[in-house]
Amino acid sequence: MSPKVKQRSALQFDPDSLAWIGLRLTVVSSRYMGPINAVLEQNQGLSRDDVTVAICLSITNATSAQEIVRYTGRPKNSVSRAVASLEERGFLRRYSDASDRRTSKLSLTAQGTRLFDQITACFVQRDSLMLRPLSERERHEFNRLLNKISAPSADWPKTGQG
Amino acid sequence: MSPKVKQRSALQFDPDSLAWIGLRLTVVSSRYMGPINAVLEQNQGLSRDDVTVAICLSITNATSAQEIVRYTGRPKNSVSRAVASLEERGFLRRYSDASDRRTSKLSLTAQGTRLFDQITACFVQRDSLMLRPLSERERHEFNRLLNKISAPSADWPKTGQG
DNA sequence: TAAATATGGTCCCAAATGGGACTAGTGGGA
DNA sequence: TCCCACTAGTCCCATTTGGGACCATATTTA
Repeated sequence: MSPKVKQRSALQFDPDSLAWIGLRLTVVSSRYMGPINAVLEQNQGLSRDDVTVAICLSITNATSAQEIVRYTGRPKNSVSRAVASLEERGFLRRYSDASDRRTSKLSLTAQGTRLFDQITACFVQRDSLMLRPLSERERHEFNRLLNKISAPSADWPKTGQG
Repeated sequence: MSPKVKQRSALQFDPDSLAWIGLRLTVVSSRYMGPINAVLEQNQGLSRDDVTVAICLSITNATSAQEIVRYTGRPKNSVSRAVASLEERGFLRRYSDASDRRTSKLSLTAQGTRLFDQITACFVQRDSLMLRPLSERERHEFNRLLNKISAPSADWPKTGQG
């Protein structure tokens, strides 16, 4: 009917209500990430997990596939695949760990670091888009509250009612 | 090394920094949604898109598959599949639209509404977990800022640098 | 030190996913 | 009225995904 709907989301409830807050968060998240994944797939041939692994090795202190699994919650075979794919293309190297021969120490190569810089640029651009509607003060408040939510989220139960 | 790491996320930067804010949002979102999808899959045999469609028909004014596509950003074949699967199990009905015979008007059956109530219960439970670390005041502030971010997110560009 | 158990990582394969071709139907000219 | 361009929805099928079996190594127990 309406040629250009202004009220795009048109949710049928009061905007001050906390209802569906998690769902709304998820919608924002997928609108945020979708294009990042698309563009990195397109331009660099990186899968979602390739990106995850590259970031995880750069901004956390993870040094093994297993640690990446724990940090990111991705399945271990997906992480394994991503590590193999990044290695194959020269973005990371595996060093066998003398103290535990089951595992490999992972680290990005110089090329991998450059890749990470490009990944970072995508996120930075997207962050600025996301934060645009907020004042400087609001940005920091949102960040603070997000961190407060985020910190315990690793321990949220993995099951619930259904 | 450490048997039970307390500082789970261990990001290597200042927590007041806005850096990686979108990524952190995404991590929260996936920790939020993961178990919801798992439990609804397990207990009700619902796919991610089945859930999306049931919610969309309940809390937006979407009445056709195409509208669901626009609201949710999911690919149209996935929506089509979910609609078929919900119909097959008696959760929704298709009414042919006399004014446009390409499309069907969709609506949940009574059974579909009961299903939606169960879906809602999952989300409510998960919301309360998510909001637990915030005071009442902070919850409303977070909600307000999230809405401020969320409103323009439908118009975020679908491409970017890479 | 020989089981028994646990853990890191890879592989196999069934299932989910989504791009794009395709069908059916609509609407706007000339 | 007959095109022709466009839209809603479905189908096909190549690719991606992730659970779980599996192998090698570590660690615990007896």
